[in-house]
Amino acid sequence: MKRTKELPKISEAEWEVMDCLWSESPMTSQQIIEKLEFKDWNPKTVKTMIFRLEKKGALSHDTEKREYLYYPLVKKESYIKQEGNSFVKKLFNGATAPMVAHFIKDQKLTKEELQDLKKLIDQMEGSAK
Amino acid sequence: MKRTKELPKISEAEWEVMDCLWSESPMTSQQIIEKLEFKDWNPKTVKTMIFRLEKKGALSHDTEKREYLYYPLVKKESYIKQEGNSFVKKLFNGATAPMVAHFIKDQKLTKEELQDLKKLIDQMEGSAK
DNA sequence: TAGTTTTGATTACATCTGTAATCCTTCTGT
DNA sequence: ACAGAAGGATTACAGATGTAATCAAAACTA
Repeated sequence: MKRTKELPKISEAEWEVMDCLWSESPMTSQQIIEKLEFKDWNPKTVKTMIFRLEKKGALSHDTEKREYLYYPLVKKESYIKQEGNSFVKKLFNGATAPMVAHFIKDQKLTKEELQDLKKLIDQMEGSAK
Repeated sequence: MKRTKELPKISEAEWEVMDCLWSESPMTSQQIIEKLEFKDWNPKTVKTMIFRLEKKGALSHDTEKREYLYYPLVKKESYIKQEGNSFVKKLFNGATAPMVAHFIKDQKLTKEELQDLKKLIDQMEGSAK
């Protein structure tokens, strides 16, 4: 059964660390730091994020060597669901259709993407109310 | 020219106040407080939000009577654009198509909405690359 | 082996947020 | 005219967040 075990709150900065681990794990703190080089963060800052994330149960580690190997305990999927919902709720009063329309009108999709979306919609129409 | 004048950062709680004013303005603080009754906030709390929002330039007021008449200085549209972008960036690496697909697959759209979206896509295909 | 470096653990501190309380003026009712 | 209410301005305070610095223990190095 789809248990919605309270997801730990992840701040923006913490998110960057999680995103690293979601794209590849396990990783050492050093690897995470390198992967986040583009953020121009002090390594200590990244360590703090790791520490807080572990404390709130978003990630954990294996202790084989002195260097820990970190890995995520929560799935990115869950956050996409959660944040997607609150996004629609906040900006479109919970109405998904206008929200989707907004992005379609945003001129950022190519002809091909638009066609693929149409195909997807066709498929969905079967199971829709 | 579409000047993107730095939008003031609006917190979640402050957003509720702005959302009131976006749906109807001008309003007195009293009216805002009543409209936010469902939030169960102390009136003082709402006043603080108004104060902070005014300080950061998100709203202003007319001083006809002792009671001020508040109105927004920034448009909700701007925030929809801004938050929409950061949402896509954060959760879908900036790729709009997968994001739209996610919501279409979310089973929350009715047959009619799906059809309308298809029509919209047809229209957009003309100007798309 | 003693000093230095590295890694994780803990502590620090300013700002932002949520959530009010307090202060200072005007109205308002008596 | 005066006491209390109502409205805005300012202040308060704890927890979250960004951004590190410091501390302690293990590992490496001269």
